Amino acid sequence: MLTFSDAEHQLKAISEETRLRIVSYLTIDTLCVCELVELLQMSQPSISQHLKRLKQSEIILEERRGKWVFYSINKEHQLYTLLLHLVDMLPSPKEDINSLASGGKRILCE
Amino acid sequence: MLTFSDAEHQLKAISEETRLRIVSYLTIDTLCVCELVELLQMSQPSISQHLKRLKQSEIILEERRGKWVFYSINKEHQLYTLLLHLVDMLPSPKEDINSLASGGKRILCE
DNA sequence: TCATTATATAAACAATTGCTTATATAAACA
DNA sequence: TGTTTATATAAGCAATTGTTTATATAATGA
Repeated sequence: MLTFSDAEHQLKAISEETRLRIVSYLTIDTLCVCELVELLQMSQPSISQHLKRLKQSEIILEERRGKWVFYSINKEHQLYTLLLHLVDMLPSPKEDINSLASGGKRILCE
Repeated sequence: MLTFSDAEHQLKAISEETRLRIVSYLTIDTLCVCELVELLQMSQPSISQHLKRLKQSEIILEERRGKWVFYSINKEHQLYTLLLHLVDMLPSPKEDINSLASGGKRILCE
């Protein structure tokens, strides 16, 4: 169960094109900030601010690994299933992530 | 299929507490503006502007009957199923509508 | 036709948003 | 320790949002 106010804040967190794209990417794989900057072709501060918003709503999770900070979808989030249905209605982000890999820009730090 | 931009605009239309309440009410029944004013205890211009926004997003439909303008959920809307799932997570609006009826404030113009 | 009721629209305003530029912090490495 | 790389944060600013008050429009009925 959600209050109307909670629902408003959660929905606002995803009601923005860049944040929708981020959520869409993260349903495919965990990504770090610099990968998202590359994918979205936007400034790093702008991306970081969107990530902060999504993190505060607990829609995504943060994890530092060395120099990098990785973000992933929070599968425990109350709206996770709804989010998946929504992402299904959007253009697939898979090609973008694949071309990131073929461009040699994936970060692999294990 | 939706573009990211479309998704942004559709989501923004419902990412507001008053509009979420309106949508929630309209999943139960068709209502006119004055009924929504009574239910939501907000000014008529404010309600009308929220209704306009929802109508422009085609989430709700408008129909004039005499003096009154009635609004209903658009079951053909691309996000209708998603909306129903969302509304299911919110407090039930049924009691509110019932007390409107018992308060003698339902508009019945057929 | 005039008054009333229901609704829409417009103008004004404070609050929020999302960007930019500049700077701070944090980890890695020479 | 100093430098580089990755990321976060802060300040400034234009655009959008949601309210209020005031006014316009639309239908009804005396």
